[in-house]
Amino acid sequence: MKSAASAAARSATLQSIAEAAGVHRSTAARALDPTQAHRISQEVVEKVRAEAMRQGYRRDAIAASLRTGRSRLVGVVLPDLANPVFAPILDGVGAALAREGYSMLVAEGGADEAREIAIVEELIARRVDGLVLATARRSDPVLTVCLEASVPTVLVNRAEDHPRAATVVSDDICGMRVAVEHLASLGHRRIGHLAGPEGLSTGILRREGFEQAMRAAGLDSSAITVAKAYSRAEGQAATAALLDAEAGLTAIAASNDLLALGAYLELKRRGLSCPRDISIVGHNDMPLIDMVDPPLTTVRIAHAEMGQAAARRLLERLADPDAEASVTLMPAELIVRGSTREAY
Amino acid sequence: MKSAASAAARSATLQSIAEAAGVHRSTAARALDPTQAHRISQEVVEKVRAEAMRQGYRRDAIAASLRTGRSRLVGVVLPDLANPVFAPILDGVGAALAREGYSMLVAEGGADEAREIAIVEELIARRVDGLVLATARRSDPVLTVCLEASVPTVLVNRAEDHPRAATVVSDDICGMRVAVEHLASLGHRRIGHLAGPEGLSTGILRREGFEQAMRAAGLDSSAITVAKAYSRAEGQAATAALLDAEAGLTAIAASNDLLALGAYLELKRRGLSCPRDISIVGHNDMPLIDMVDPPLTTVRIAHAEMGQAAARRLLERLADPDAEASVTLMPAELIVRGSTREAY
DNA sequence: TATAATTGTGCGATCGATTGCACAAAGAGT
DNA sequence: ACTCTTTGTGCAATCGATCGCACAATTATA
Repeated sequence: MKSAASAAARSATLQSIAEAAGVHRSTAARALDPTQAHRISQEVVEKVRAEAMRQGYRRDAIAASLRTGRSRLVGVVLPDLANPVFAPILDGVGAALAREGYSMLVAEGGADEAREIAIVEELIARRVDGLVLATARRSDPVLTVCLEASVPTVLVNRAEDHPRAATVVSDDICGMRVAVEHLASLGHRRIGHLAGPEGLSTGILRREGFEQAMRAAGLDSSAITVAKAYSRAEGQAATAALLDAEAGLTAIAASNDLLALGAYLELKRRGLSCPRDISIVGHNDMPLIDMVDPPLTTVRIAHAEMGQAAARRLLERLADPDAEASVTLMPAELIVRGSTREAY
Repeated sequence: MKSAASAAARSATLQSIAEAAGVHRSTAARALDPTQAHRISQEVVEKVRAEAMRQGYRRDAIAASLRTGRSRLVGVVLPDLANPVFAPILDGVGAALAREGYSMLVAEGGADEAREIAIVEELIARRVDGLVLATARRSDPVLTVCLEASVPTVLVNRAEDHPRAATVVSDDICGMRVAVEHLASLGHRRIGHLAGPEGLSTGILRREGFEQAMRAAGLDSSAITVAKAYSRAEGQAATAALLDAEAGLTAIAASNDLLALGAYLELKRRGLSCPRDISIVGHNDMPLIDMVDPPLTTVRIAHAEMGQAAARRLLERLADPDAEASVTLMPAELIVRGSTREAY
């Protein structure tokens, strides 16, 4: 009677359990709910549980959500899964949420703002309890949509200029400062900066960190080119522009590891060597970056922990809707490898 | 009246739209459904749409799911987000699903089989319309759970020995054969193999491809060690074992790029050089692997396309529940870089 | 002009779990 | 013996959208 068994499994409902156990469905519901079971006699609880087991009952989360108004679903919007920093973030978010019985609805935004809004609308229509956005621009209309729909939202990895929501980011200014101090301590005086996109907090803040640290070291901080996106190709283009504009650079501080890799490519193209001719420091410490040639000195960001922190922040908001929207800074740590050496 | 507007937005329901427009809620529903709107007079349709707009109405997907029995949700289970091959797969799945209005519920399985079953049970309880599993073992109890619950399921990247579900994988045997032929054509005669875990189809099939190609080339195919997992550390350990057991190897064909990187580490540790002393070929062509030192010759698998194909296969199943469970092989392509050279 | 087909809308049941309220039975306190 | 709790269950409304069915009004056909 296999088909009968599986047919039963497909349609096993609280009602069918209750009938089989000879109780009302509300009683069955309470017997199966660990937080309510104590209100029901031991005897009935066991009968119901046994029957549920026998019929292969699985609570219908959809029906429960409709009734309770909470879906235990969190939407996560990423800019770009191809960028290796987002996988660990997603991982961290998922791990922290899973511990509390929440599941992740994952969507990729892409560059298009309108599309991101459509995605968020879709997630809201699916009645997510909260949102994690890794896509924030410095002033983001997408967040406005979330706020107006009063969906608890946490930004991760990228922040707005003026925080309107809870935010978990790395300490970008400090991270870049440490990178520059490292170069300065190796004797570099003419240091260039590959800045990230101006529309992103990471681009602006790391640039800010660069300028602060250069000034503090008494160095000229004007050798900057801005990359249009965090990619190798843009990094290579920006490096070419930087080297053309500024003669005599001995080091480059990149806003991002991919930009640093683009710099590698451009140096190779010009027959220059890293670190012999030019030292390079990246940012993010993304997976495998320790295996490139030369191994990249970079600023490590604990992406998985950042994701976890973001998820926890969101869970706090869900537990206490009045919790205020604080900005959490994750520490950034310099990892010295082979792409930096003393200035000649 | 901003708060009033947002309060209205929060509670805007078909009922409230219908009342404001002076029609029955079923009429409002039809007016808002593009496939039904033609049954309603133009005049009413516009009145309802305007009112929906004004109140910021968003259809409640939860309620719709409960009624229709379809959630337009697909569960995706990955073994390990930290492994860079899975991000592109996820990306591909998401892109193909989004085009059809489906969303992804993403969960990470980890090594633990019991945990994976729990995850799948959770996804089923959330009434996903289908599942994509990237975690398949060669005979997987997790799939049994899916099948018994009669949830349409597609395996991706990893297959079972005897297919019980639609499957989309790369042509592992052929891919490894091409890799070995490349080495043989460079004059290598003593070639070792770093095999992947025996519990995974990729491990077994690529090993099979290795043995086939070696035999076809008239070479001894016995120099094989098996890695316990696809990781650098296991790759290094396996390489050490391989080199200890087999003297005189001039090339290694690894079942996976991470294993190949482990081999890099072990060679370095022993003061050997790749490709001067030993040529190495990997498998997957994962992101950044072209930037390592030396750039890894490897077998490219179009992971994003594989993900898309898997999603399409699933969508077919959802459209036609009787569609049969075929196995789709994605082509694998050799990418020659700097880690292989002619045997001395 | 009577009948048939078509069009536009309303009614109400339904999906399955949750939960406030009611109430009976059993036990506790005086 | 009599009220006061406590304990265990049942009842029925509810969440919001969907859809088969019914029916009135309009238009087409004979």
